[in-house]
Amino acid sequence: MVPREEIIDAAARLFVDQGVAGTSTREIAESVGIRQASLYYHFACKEEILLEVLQRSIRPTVDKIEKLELLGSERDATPPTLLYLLALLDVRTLAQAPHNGGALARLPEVRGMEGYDRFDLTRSELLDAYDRFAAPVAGGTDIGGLRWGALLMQLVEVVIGMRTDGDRIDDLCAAAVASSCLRVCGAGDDVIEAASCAAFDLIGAIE
Amino acid sequence: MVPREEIIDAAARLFVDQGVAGTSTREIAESVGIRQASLYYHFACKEEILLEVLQRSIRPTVDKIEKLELLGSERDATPPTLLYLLALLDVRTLAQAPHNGGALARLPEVRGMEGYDRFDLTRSELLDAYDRFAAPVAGGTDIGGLRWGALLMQLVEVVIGMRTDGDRIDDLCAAAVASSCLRVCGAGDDVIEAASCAAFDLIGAIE
DNA sequence: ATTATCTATAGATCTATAGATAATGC
DNA sequence: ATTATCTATAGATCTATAGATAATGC
Repeated sequence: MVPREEIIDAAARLFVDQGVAGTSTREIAESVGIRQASLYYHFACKEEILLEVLQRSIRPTVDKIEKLELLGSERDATPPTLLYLLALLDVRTLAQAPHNGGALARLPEVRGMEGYDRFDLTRSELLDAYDRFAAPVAGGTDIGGLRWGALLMQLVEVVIGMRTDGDRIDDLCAAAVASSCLRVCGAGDDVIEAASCAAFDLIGAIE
Repeated sequence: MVPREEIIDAAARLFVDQGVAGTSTREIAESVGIRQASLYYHFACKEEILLEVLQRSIRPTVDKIEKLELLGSERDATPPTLLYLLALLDVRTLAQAPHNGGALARLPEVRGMEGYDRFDLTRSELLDAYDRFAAPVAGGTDIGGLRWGALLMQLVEVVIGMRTDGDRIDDLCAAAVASSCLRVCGAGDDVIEAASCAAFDLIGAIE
């Protein structure tokens, strides 16, 4: 692995275990096997390392949104199927993010950070996609000022907690979370079942 | 307000805004109007302040669990009604926790902390209650190794994110979240409607 | 007497920079 | 020549303790 990636990987592990402010640049460096000052050849500052860790927990999902839209317009995937797929891909991304880096996205210290805007923009893209895909499934059902996207992202992020607890995220679990997303939008068992089948048929076209 | 409470309140605000490690004891003290060293008359260490902040985001809910169980055994509240009530009370607790202190419960730096066990025990009580109340609503439906309690707590914690975004949590929103809890367990519109009505009838007996 | 605060500071960090040195590739 | 590392350190913290002083209540 290229040094830059090794640093990001080690930082992810330490940040998630000990917190960002609780992890010194010295720890990151020595975990990689270089000196503390050598980090600054690869990154301008500590926060820049954190931003890279964060990106890895949502970028892969966001990069697949366009392909999902195409499945809707060109291959007649139904709204429930699209939402199911989005949730499924998101669960997988979070499950595969290095050292559960998704756990860092909501940290207070992260939000105040310079350069957070860029990450927040990526996150908003994902939020908007959840909103768009959920709208036709939920119909006009109102949830008291709450956005469907926010509710669904929150739901999917249950896998972050599972990883924190040491649980493995297998396909059965991912499917259960995706189904829960449809169910909370008001989809019935038949719709969920159909969406699930269609999703697993189509998923090969995306990854 | 007694100094101890003032300190906890100021600390909550700062911790949530800047992170725990990103907040110095000096900031907390001066925000209260005393000197940094004077904090140590009220608390043995910084982490002890944090523990108090954390407790305020779940203790009020946990303290009401027993009364909820009684509603089930003595006033024939149905399982969906009990789950609805638990979610509703939990939303309110999180909505009222000083300065959105609930946002701190999942921080990495918090979990490694000495004395975290005590907080985690309280949290487990809540998790178990969600599990118990959800079980009869969900029937035997499996969610791939995931615990119903974990899924529902995650869902309810959407209000933490809302507060972070500056949204107000009114009763309509609380009801929507509680309804979503039932819906994700598989309850139909009729069951949810009945539970909601019963819950708002009974809630006076708890608070 | 007890409770609550203060000043002063020990001791231990931590980040980022400056400038030197080694390794690599043309 | 360029890329990647190193040593050394400036400068700025931060937590917790020691011991003095002020405020409060009997």
